[in-house]
Amino acid sequence: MLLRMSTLFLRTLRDDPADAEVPSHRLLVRGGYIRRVAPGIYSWLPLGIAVLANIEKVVREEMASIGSQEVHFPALIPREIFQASGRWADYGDSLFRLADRKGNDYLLGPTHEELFTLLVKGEYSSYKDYPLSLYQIQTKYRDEARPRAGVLRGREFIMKDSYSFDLTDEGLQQSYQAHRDAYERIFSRLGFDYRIVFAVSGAMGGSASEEFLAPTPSGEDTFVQCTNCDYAANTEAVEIVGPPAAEDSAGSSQPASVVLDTPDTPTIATLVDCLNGLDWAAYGQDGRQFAAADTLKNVVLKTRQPGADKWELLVVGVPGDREVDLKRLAGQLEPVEVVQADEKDLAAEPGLVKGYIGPQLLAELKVRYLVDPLVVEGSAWVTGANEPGKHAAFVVRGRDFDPDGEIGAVEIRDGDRCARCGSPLQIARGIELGHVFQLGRKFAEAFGLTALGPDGKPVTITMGSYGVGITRAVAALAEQTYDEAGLVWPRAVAPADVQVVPTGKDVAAVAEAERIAAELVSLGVRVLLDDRKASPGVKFKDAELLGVPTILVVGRGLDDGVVELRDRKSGERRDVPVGDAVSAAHAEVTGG
RNA sequence: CGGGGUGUAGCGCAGCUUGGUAGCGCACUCGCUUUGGGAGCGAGGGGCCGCAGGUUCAAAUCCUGUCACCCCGACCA
Repeated sequence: MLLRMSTLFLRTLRDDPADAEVPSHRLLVRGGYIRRVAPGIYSWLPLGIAVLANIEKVVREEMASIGSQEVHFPALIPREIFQASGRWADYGDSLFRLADRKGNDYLLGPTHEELFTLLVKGEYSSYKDYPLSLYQIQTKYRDEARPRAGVLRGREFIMKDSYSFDLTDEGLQQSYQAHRDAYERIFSRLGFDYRIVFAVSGAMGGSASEEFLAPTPSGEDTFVQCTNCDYAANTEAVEIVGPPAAEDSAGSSQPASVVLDTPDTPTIATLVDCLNGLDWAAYGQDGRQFAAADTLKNVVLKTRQPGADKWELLVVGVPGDREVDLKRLAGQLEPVEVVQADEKDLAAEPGLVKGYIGPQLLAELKVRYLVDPLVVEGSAWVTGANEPGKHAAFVVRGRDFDPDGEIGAVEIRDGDRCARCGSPLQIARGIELGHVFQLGRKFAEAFGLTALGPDGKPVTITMGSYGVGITRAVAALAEQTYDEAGLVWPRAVAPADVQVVPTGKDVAAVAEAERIAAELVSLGVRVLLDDRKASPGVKFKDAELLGVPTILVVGRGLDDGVVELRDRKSGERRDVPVGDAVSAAHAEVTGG
């Protein structure tokens, strides 16, 4: 393959686009890979298409290697299909909806579980047909509340999604493992630095669920890794351990709880200041100093059962130096919805005094109360006294209040302790490249996907669901590999193997570059030839911006019978005799 | 949904305070020179100044409304 820059549909930009913040967005636009059309919607230009095609090729090969077969569904889907699964309503504003000329409702598919399931249901009916794995590479549409970072979170994006269909749980395990292995090969081949982390299983329920994350500061997902063992998890799914339970779990060594006047202390910071101004001698704790971590903060939320109209209040108790992580809570409460309660909700329950809520009364008020595991049995706290301007001290869990249960609610911090081995966890950001999870039978049950077993009885199929963000992978790779000068593609995805750059006005250089390019092409090397009439500076800058892994400069060295071979990633340059140029470049490409 | 910001040529920006022929850099076209780190000189093409209404002899500029887009936050009790 020979691409000539003189005719390539490409215009590089000298300035960063004003709306681009993250490096991948900036560089993909500057390098002429993508152009913005609307928020979260991008056009792909020839170089971008080349990168996409390379990624898809790797994905197809690895899907084939586990026996998954490619299909292709429409993006335009009639409403009835999504209504059957309940997602016409559940998806809410994230769904692109439209109507045809007759007024029938359609949607642009945000994902294709329904169509996969229905297709299989329509074709297969015997246990002899299974197991089965199907996949597609398809454009998805999600009307994101806030698209960002170019192609990292778009409203239109390409995704490889696949599903496994098995008769048994063991079969699902095997299908899941096969996909997981295939994903490891895919991301390794593409040149990613990635981590596999535990994840929440998402809207469809199900059990085992793991994400493939590319660690990078621009990532939208936060995950933790244990500094000691191999535990890693998305913060939405992470489990941490609290301090060991107090030996005195009845709290008998603590002073009896006492209500204090703490005027104008609606926030934790003002409360701590106030506490430290009080005299604690009377309680046998002379000179006692308090910190935010000694207070118990009670956050009012509300939950709603799926399909229900009514919201119910839920109060969650966490140490005062911690924030509540709503996403993490939502992951555990799934499919129950959870959101923060507003002023109106609080007003509806007069027992809850904003800013001074304590757990002592909650049982009486019949408000459900859960605490984070950091609030251990027997621990003593300063918390609200359920009266304006008053707090209570020495409030002991197990003595003065009993929560209805525990739930991991706090925002995870660097240094929190691993639930497996107790070692400190490290926190980092990453981009979700892929997700594998065991869907189970919920979906098949909803659509009646069964197979007739050998005994003549129907068996409900169990499914696995697996996704790879193709367009996102382009941006994620750019994020992980770029440098000051521009993009630096790993070989497997680069739009070309070698960029041949003739410089100078000497026609001999151009002729020599043409010859070398032609010979490389004949060896199967993909060559980008900069045959433009531009100055050397322009050509060098563009070559570095575009990120082709090997750059071959044919110019002034020709007088001495050499050309210059540059490695884009390391910046290493070396002269090679003209006669060896082709073999040297070829060796770079093949890794020889 | 809340907060902040921006809409002027394909891209990046100035002009707006104090109304008076719409500008600069890059990119693009032509000519000459130049060719190892985003060349120089000269001559050009390209604009609904987001949209609508108002004030005015006159609006990119002032007023009102509206739309779009970008960034941050979707929690601090």
